[in-house]
Formats: sequence, C-alpha cells, structure tokens
Amino acid sequence: MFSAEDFPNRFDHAEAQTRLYAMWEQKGYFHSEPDPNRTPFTIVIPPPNVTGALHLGHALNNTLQDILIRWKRMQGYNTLWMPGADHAGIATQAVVERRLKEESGLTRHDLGRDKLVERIWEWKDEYETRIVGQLKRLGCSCDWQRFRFTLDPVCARAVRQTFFDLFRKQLIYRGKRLVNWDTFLQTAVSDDEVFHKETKGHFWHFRYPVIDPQPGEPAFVTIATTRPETMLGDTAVAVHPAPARALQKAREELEEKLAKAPVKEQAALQQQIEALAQRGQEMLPRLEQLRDMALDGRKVMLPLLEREIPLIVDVWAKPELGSGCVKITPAHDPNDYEVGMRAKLPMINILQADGLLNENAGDYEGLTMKAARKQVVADLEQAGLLGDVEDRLIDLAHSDRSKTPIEPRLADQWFVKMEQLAQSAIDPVADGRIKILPARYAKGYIDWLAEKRDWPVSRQLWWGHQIPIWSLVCQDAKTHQQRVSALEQDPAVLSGSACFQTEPDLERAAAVEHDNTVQGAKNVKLPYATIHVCPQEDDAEFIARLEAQGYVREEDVLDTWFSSALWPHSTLGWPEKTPELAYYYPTSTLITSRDIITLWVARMVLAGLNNQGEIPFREVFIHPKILDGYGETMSKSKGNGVDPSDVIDKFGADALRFGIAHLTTETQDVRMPVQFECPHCETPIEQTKKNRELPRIECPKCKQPFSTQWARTEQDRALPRGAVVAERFELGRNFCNKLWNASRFALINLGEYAPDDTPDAALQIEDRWILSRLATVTREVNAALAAYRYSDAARALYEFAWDDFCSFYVEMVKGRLPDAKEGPVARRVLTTALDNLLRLLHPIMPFITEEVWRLLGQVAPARGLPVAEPASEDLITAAYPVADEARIDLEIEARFERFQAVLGALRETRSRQNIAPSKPIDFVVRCDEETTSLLQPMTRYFKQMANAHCTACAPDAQAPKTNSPSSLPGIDMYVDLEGLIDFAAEREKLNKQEENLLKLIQSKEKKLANASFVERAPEAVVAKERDNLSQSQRQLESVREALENLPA
RNA sequence: GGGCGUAUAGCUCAGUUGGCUAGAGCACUACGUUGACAUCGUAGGGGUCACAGGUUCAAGUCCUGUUACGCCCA
Repeated sequence: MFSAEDFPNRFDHAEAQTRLYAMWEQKGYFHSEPDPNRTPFTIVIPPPNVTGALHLGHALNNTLQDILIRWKRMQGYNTLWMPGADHAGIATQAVVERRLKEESGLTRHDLGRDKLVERIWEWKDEYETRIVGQLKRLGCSCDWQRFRFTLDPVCARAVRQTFFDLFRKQLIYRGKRLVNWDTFLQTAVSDDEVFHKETKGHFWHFRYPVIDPQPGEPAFVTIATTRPETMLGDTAVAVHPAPARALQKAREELEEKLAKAPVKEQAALQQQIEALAQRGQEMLPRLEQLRDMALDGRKVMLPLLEREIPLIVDVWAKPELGSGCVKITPAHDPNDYEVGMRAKLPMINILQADGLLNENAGDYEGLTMKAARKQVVADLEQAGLLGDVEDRLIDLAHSDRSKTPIEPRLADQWFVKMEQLAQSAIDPVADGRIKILPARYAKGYIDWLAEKRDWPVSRQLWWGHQIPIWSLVCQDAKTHQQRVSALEQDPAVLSGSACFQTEPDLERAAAVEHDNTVQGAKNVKLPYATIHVCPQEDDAEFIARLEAQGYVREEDVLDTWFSSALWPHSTLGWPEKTPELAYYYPTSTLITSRDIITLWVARMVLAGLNNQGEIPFREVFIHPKILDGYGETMSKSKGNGVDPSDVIDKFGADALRFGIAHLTTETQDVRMPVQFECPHCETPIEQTKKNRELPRIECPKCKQPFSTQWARTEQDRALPRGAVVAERFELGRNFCNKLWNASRFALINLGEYAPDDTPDAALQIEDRWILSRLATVTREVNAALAAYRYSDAARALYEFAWDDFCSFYVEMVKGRLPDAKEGPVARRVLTTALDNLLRLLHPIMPFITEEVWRLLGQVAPARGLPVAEPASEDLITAAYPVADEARIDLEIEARFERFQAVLGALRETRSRQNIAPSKPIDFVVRCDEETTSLLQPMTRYFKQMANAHCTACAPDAQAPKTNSPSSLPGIDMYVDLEGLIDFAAEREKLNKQEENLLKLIQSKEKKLANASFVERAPEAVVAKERDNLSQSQRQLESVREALENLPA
C-alpha cells in the first residue's frame, strides 16, 4: 500500500501539526463534561500573564501538563484541562503605560482611568490570542470552550463574593503601611519589583537643639542621615535604652568573629574592636545622659519647621554607629516605621503621589525630594546646625518598572488577616492531604505560611478588580455614631447583603497619646474614624444611597493573586453550585514553578478551604526552571529568552516537547545555552551576554546583518529576524526523524499484512525479546509518569525505540519480511510493537505519533497479539498500554545480551582490522552447550547485521589458522582473517585487554581475600564477585593464549 | 545572616534502598551512502565523581566540615 517513492522520508511537522490539532479539536477530544459514571482527572492551568507572549519556561510548564492530561485521557479518565489567562495587574498596566509613553508621550493621568483600561483590554485581547495560539502550536489539549480570564464576569463574581465574605468575617481591614512608592508610575510596587543599586551619596550630620537644657545637659543632639529632606517628617529622635549593654554586645560579636576569622581579616577586626572600645569611653556617658533625658520625657526642637518632637528610647538607635542618636521618620523609612509603631508616634507623610512635597513640609511644599534636599541642607547650614558631611555609598532601591528611585511612603492599604487562613493552609500539607513534590518544597511553603503575615491586597492601579468598598470619613465621634446607626437600619445591611466596619484613625490616637503637644501633628487633619461599607453585589439602589451620603468608592484594585487564589474553583463556576464544581473539584494535580509556591499555591489552598471547604488539588508538582548558558533565568528583558515558536518552526512541536520531557528531572534546573540562527545562511551564533542586547547582529559567516527582539529603528526592523533556538532540541528532532523512518520502513513493508491470530509458539527469539522489552518499558514508563519522573519516561522510551526497536528488532526482521513463511508473523509482531510504541509515546510526542497511527490504521486496521483487534481510529483516545507482565522474560533478555555481545565483537574486529562492510568474514565461536543452542538460531543475524558467517559454533570448535580472537565472558570467538590481518592492531587490543583484566582480577581477588567482605556482604553479592572473578580469569587465559599465538 | 539546592567527560545532564569495571546526548576521531533514516550507521578516544575528613566489608551514593555557584527569605 505504501511505497518508498511516495512515502516522504521526512516528517512534515508544520503541515501535520495544524491538520491534526484541528482534527482533535473538531472531534471534541479536548472537551469534558461531568459524567458521574467516569472518574475525573482535572488540571487547572497556571494562567499565563497577558503581559507578553509565552517563553520556554511556559512551554515547559504546559508541556508537562499536557503529557499528564493526555496520558490520563488514554487511561480512560474523564480529563479536563482548564485553560485561561491572568490579567497580571501591575505587569500588564506597566507595559501598556510604557508603550503609551513611547508612542504618544502621554501618561495614564492624561488618558484617564476608563481610556487606559480600554487600552489594556486591547492589549490583553492581542496577547491572549497569541498565547492561546502558542499553546495550540505546542499541542496542548485544553478544553478551550471553558477558557477563563481572571477579569471575566465569572471570575469577577467569585472575587466579589470572596472579598465580601472575608470582610464580613472581619478578615479584611484597612491599615497604614509603608510601601515602595514609584513616583513615576505613581503606584506602590511590590518588593519583588524592586532592585537595589549602589549609589554615591553623603552622610550628613545635623544638630537638633534640646528644649530647655538643664545645667550639665547638652544643648544639642547630633543625628546623621543620608536623606536630609526626610527630616521634615521627623516625629522623634531616638537613643538606645541601654547603650552600655549594646556596646558590649557589639564588642562581643566582633570578638567572636575575630576568633573565627582568617588571618588576613584579623587586623581589620582588631582595629574595629579598639575603635569601639574608645568610642565607649568617649560617648557612653553622653548617651546614658540622653537616655535619661528621654525617659524623663524631654523634647528637642526640629529645626526649620520649629516643631517639638520627643526624645525617645528605642533599640533601633545603634550606640556603635554615628552619633548614637537617630532621627525617626515613621512615614518614610521602614525601620523608623517600626519605631513609630512601638512608640505610638505620629506618622507625618510629607510626600504627594507625584513625588513632590506636600503641605506638611511647610515652606518646602511643592519641591521635589532632590530640590528639598539641597534647600534643607543649605538652610540648616545657615542656621549653623550642619555638622560633618561624609561621602558614602548608599544602597538605593529602584523600581524595576520605571527604573526610578523608590520612595518609601505611608499609604492606606487593605489587608487580609492571615492568622486562621494561614493555619488552614498549613494543615493539609503538613498532614499529607496535599502532596507537594519534590517533597523538599513543602518546608518552604509551611515556613512561609507560619509567619502568618497579613496579606496586603490593595494596589494603586486601574487594571484589576476594583475593591468593592465605599468609605466615609467621620470628623468626630458623634457623626460616626449617627452614620453607624443609619447603616444598621439600612435594608441592605439588615438583609445581610452588605456589611460595614469602622477604622479608627491611628494618627489621631497617636496625637492623643502624646497629649497633642507635637505641634506638627496638629497641622495634620485628624478625623475621628472612617466607615467602610462592602455591598455583596453591585446593588445600584444601595450604592446610590451610600454615594448620596458622601460615601466614596475605593479607587484601588486588588492584588492579582487575590483572583488567582480562586482559580481552581472560580473557573468551575463558584459561587454557583455548578455540576462542574461538584464533579471536578478538588482538582487532581497542579503543575507549576517554584517561585510562586507562596504567592499562588498557598493562597489557592487557603482560598479553596475558605470558599469551598475543601483543598483545591491533591498533588502539586514543582518543575525545574530553564536557565540560559550562564545559569541566569531567561527573561524577555534580559534578551536571553527563547520563543517556543522559533523552536517549533525549526524542530517541530514534538521535538520541543520531547526535549522538555527529557530534561525534566526532579533535582535540578537546566542550563540551556542558546544560539541566534542567521536567517540568511542558518549558521548558529552562540548567544553571549554582549550580543544578546544588540538590536542587530552581523553573521560572522555570511557577513549579513539580521535583527533581534531589540530592533527599534526602522532600518533594523526591516532586516530579517534571527530566531533564537537551542541546539538541545536536536535530540528530539533526531528522535522524531528516527521514529518516522522506522515507521516508514514498517509501513512500506506491511503491504501483505494479515490480522491473523499469532500463537506464542509461532514467535521467534527476537519476537519474544522485543515483546519482553516492550512490557518492561511499558511498566517503567507508567511508573515514571505516575511519579512525575518525566525524564525517566522519555529516556526509557528513547532507548527502547532507538536501541531495541530500531537498531535490533527492525534490523533483524528485515530478513524475515519477504519470506512467505516467516513474513506474516514478523509483520504482526512488528505491527504490535510499533502500535505500542506509538501509544506509549503519544503523550510526549502527540503529532508524529498520531500521524503514524493513522497511516498504520490504513494498512493494519486490526492488530495485536495473540489476537488482532480493531484499533481505535485516533491515537489520542486509544488505550494507554498496560505492561503485559507475562511477556517479561528475563531469560530471553539475558540470552539476547550474549548475542549482542558477539555481534559487538564482530563489528569491533571489522573496525579495528579496517575490513570493508561489503567484505564478508567468517568466524568461529567456542562456548558451552547452552550458549551454543542460543547462538545457533541467531547465525543468520550475524550475516545480516555484520556480514559475518559463522562457520562453527560448538564447545570444541577449532580456531582458524590466522584469526583475530575476541574473548567475552563465557565465549571465545575467532574471526578468520587469512591474509588480512593487521597484527600490530591485534597486539594492541590484546595488550590493552590483558591490562584491564589484570586490574579487574586484582581488585576482585583483594575483595574476596577480605574476610569481613565475605562474611558481611550479602551472599548474592559475594557469589557475583566470585563468578566475575573466575570468568575474568578464564578470559585472561584466552587473551594470553591469543597473544602467544600472534606472530611476532 | 537563615533556609533550600547544585558541583560527575570539552558542553548539557543521568546515576532509585550504598554492591560501579561510573552512563547518555552533543562535540571530537576513524571508517561507511548495498533500499527506513547522513536529522543516519559502525567503531573509538575522553572522568582522582569540587576539596578534606568520617561511617562501612564496600562510598559518585550516607555523615561532618571547606570552597564555588544558583535561588528564596531577612
């Protein structure tokens, strides 16, 4: 039916991928409906960000999911792979804002909230389409009909319900928090969106006058700072409560360090210790005096603003540093914030969102931080309060999004209380209801949750779920009371479809604590409290009522992870009690990357338990990360990312997928050196740290330029683009080619295929061997996939397909196929082996296997042993092989290995003696009866596979006169080389063999002479060693004999 | 500073509960296009398993320490 002429010897992956994917989709194989008669197997996709296109890391993540889901589908489970995308709050808004700025010079404020959000939706549509396209090209068998987006109405409803529920349970509250403020983007950015850079700066020393110093007391306290302008927000000066003890402790630490330090560091440490001692002598009395003054409630005058601020005691003041006193700016420094919380200090914010100083800065209002710094220093100098100015390197935080310096800024933030929720998520992992694999990741998960830090969920963004809170500031207690009463009688509150909270004003509380004497605090408006109302739904009437009373909707949106946390149940329709939710939840497995175990996995667990009362998944598999050749994580912004589409174009999706499975081991991340590919001459050009940032590169071979992802100018963009690929995927490409051509051979030779019964008695040794190997590999692959050992599965299949099936079985069967008697059985076994191989490989390489399957179906629609049965039309739904344990025949496998060893020796002799393949050789085998009976039926294969004729095979076989001997365990063989022999080569081989055997024998003898080894090692091990030794000794004899017989 | 991980051939990686004469792919060398496949075949070279101790009859594998690198947290 198939002929060599019309059967291409290359698999056209581009054509087949499109066609087969459309076929699968059109036949509805990816779609799942709840069916109580079948067991579900469910995976929810970690929704990719719509920020940009997918890279190789996504390809890895999704390939692993698809392998699992295809495997389970073939095993008969009702499989659902729930796809979707994530709106990725700040990341997406930032890219759209940046583009807006680039293209039209506008900021988001120029555009306004609605217009900006509209733009982001356009971006989202574009990238979502691209992402879905990429996943489809990868072959992902997601249920596309169920696609969800974290901002779509279904997900939004889940978010709203969850927020309302947590708010009602008092698990959500608003509080102040220092945030990393990006003055350029005018938003808070999270810690992981901040990078640190050493910058040259100064350390300024100031003097603050002491108010009414008593005799003997200093007139000034000296403080030092790297950020002078923040003094405008100072609300205290701190001194250590026990300076003597603190100095002593610092000294002890240094001494301890000195004791352990290498010699070269000792001198420096010694010096430090001495300096510290001297310092103690000089400064301690003064520090203790200041401490006493602080305890006495004394105050200092904040210069420039003329504000009285207290002298306080706090451990944050380090006696060993600077003047030993430190200014406290709670609203603009994380450490000072902690101090402020401890001492209940007022927190004076001096910064506007745009980075300019606000009215709290007095005369400095309207200045930038930079201008204010200059002015403050100048004014302090004028006032004679400026001391030393030192040069210093400062570790300055920068925003990753805008590359501008971060300003710590106090802002209202919404928090989720974590105490109970965190515990609820710890328990199922601790008690094993959720298995995190590899197990070591469970520790990080539990440790992180155990800190039970409240989760800040508000973001100063426009792209996201707007927080459903309407707030009203009450200036005094009476107003507050009236408003609360009004709410309590509101039908929405009475019916339970809305609830509210009161947030007392902490600054006011602080001001009261300090008896309203902190003058600056009086300038800050101090309302009594704020009432927050959360309606369960967008109840227009109720909201209108609120807004009429002056309630204002919260502008901020929720942290992206708030919606992602709901993903496993929101995608199934929660809070509706859908059939899907009942059937598919909890899902089976989550496959993700380690960097979001805490951010995402932990939150899904607590949200699932809170909302649905049940864990969201039973197993979590954490996969490795793909790094570049330098061990750095791949990313678009570094320019070292690989677009899976480029790899698919060049090598095919199956090659990519196989390569990914092959490298997915449980222990480590994978380094992947990548290359640009010259679009003109296809020369691979190694990517380096230098060239990966260039917009255009000149090919070193053909000297023609090509563009990269950085191309911006029109000139650069006009150049053809150089793809970025990795040579490592050649492994998969070559494997596909091998599989394709082995299939091609089989199909071409199956013309006479007849699906008759095949009794075991009709099977040849090689048939039984390949069926035994097949059963073994089937068992291995199923076990590996069950344990997420993707690499083991891929390796086992690669070796079976290439080394066993192609290199041996196909080669051996070649001689039988044309034979009228032997052909039919050979074809049936060949067909069965190929059929199983395709099914085993399908989850990893779906396209090529489906294509061959369909072709195989044309010539052999019914197949199998011992009775042929109709095969399923499409491979995607064929049954996954189950190991036929009865076929596993270790004896046959052992015998086969001897055959392989003899064949290897023949080929080695050919190679060493440089005998042309076309030249036939004769050889003689001398071995025991048992081996003789094994090898005799195989003699035809020596002819077929090594062009070697076995002239004798017997225990007493005579060696030819001129021969090349090979000594194998239990077998001596001699290739007849009359007139051909290269004696020097022979001698070299034999000498080397003798040397190796001697070494081996010596070590074995030594081992066996060791009484404790013989006594203590397991019997089997000792027996094996003895066996090995005697065999090696016999081999050595043969080798020495051969050497003696060799003419000089 | 704390936690986790990694170190095996030129490169990228395997190496289950200790039994190893340490493997694979790529790269390298030689030979080979006679009908599945040169994206191939056959053969070959290449390793003090980071270092130092320890446990054991036996250590790439287990323990301790050191060094280097990576990630996470502070």
